[in-house]
Amino acid sequence: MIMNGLQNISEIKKCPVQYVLAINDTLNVISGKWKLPILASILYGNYRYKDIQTNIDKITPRMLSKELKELELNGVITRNVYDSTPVRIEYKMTESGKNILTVLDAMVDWGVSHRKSTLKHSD
Amino acid sequence: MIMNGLQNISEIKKCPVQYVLAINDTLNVISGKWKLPILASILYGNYRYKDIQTNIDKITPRMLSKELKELELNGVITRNVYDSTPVRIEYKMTESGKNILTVLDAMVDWGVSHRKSTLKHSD
DNA sequence: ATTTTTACTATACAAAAGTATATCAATATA
DNA sequence: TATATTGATATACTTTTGTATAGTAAAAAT
Repeated sequence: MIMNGLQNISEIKKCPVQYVLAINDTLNVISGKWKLPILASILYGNYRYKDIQTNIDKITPRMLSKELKELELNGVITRNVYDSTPVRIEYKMTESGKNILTVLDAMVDWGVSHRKSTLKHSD
Repeated sequence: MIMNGLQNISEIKKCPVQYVLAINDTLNVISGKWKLPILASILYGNYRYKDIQTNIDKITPRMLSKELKELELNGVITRNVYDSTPVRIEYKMTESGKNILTVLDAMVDWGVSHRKSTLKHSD
């Protein structure tokens, strides 16, 4: 952990390169317009291309393909081809992918309390 | 919290709009090329425009100004004008802003364990 | 035999994000 | 008086990200 109730700046000075890389990895997985909707959709139970596309609805096939490929490449989801007839393709979260929910939890917590603290009624 | 050791999908189905908004707020604060370097620099103790610019070094004044304005607008930092001579301007984290470290902690944790689980040596 | 569904790809384009470079006004320093 | 420093802004440009729209191949349904 970086922070555990830090009192002065000296405690924060140590930020190994590994941490920076880790943060960037995480950011890559969740940033962009469609990453979270896609992950949410798969977590929700939409495993097939068409299901995800229908569920998100404003996404273009180009974007969906692009993002699915990237998420697969990053080890967050898997693409499984079932050799049934007709051929079925299912995208599913990896075990590691599922754990991204812990990050989303932290984001929800901060976002909610930040909204409270700033009391912004105008967005 | 969204997730507390969920076993089946039904547990995840409830995701209030508030949470989505909160996540987007959080993403806005940390995404983009320069947000985290700037926040890190301020947390590290660089409060003045020039200090931050020198510390980050490849950032252009246009980007630094733009991002500082946005971070201020989002209630993450404050811009304080000290009427000394010469006039001194200092950017500092708000209390709420400092708490973003909890999100970064979660991101580091996930990123590190995800790297371990995928063992990617090729980036 | 024709249409529909699934799972995409291709091409062109628009918008957003970021870069490069020059400039500025106020004050301080040599 | 000339130069440097601080805290920026202005303009033009490139790159990245996302949109719009059409098309495709393989199989299934009508």
